[in-house]
Amino acid sequence: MSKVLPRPTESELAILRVLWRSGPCTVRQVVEASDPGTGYTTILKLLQIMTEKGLVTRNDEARTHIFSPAQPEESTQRQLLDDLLDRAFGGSAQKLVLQALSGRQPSSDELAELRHLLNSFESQGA
Amino acid sequence: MSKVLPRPTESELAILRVLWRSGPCTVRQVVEASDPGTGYTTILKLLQIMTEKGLVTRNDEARTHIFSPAQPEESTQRQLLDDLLDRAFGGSAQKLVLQALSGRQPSSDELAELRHLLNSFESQGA
DNA sequence: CATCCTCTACGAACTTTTTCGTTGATTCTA
DNA sequence: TAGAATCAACGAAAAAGTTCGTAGAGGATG
Repeated sequence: MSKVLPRPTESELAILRVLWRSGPCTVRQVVEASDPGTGYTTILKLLQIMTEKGLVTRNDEARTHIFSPAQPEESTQRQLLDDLLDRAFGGSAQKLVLQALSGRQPSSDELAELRHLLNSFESQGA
Repeated sequence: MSKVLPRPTESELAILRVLWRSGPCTVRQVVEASDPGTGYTTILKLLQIMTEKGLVTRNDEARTHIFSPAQPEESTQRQLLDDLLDRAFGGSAQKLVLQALSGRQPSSDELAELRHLLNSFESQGA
């Protein structure tokens, strides 16, 4: 059983995004991939906190530690989405999706993908 | 020209949700509609801050002030969604929508609504 | 081996957000 | 009209999140 992780803060999410994109990283690698102007110890500290929270795992066999995301990107996206759904959309996924789509222009590939998804719902749901 | 409002914090959003649901409210009405255990002055203070930020407007003609949301619910939902899109989904609305739909079972009414939206996109987009 | 560089750890300063006690004014009520 | 209830304002404490300086350990280099 995987325990429930806390919702990452804004800075923590920025770091997770680096780790998802680049794979396991040293502190320095995260610093280099992050917004320039962010100090080394700042990011180190965040990674320490994130390790305590369980948001990342740390391999400290070597002197230079290596950090990995504890959860796949999709899980965290899902978590943040569910959270926003509750806090801002009263739990209505429908409203959220309509908001997300309205005013944008999906490509025809994307439209096809969405149609496919809707079809699978239709065949599933009696 | 409407100026750009800051993103509401978590507590601020909770208050906005009350105002959207109930319409213009006094402080006491917000307190009663809020999570029990939240003190009166806490909510008053938040409403004062929100007034400064422009998130709500205040009618202070009477002694008991009346607060209204400065923006419609949809605008704020859109803002928060765009924000999450940037911070967690790399700007891909498609990914976000797929995440929001996958693992849920929209009703057939909802499916129809989504299909309708997709159709309108299809006819619009070349 | 002495010096320099890199790394982690720690703690403190600082910022933002949340909570609430106190005050003084206004309104209500007996 | 005196006392009680209600209200907005204010400030400060508390909590959460962010940033960074400093210190000390471990390696690399001359």
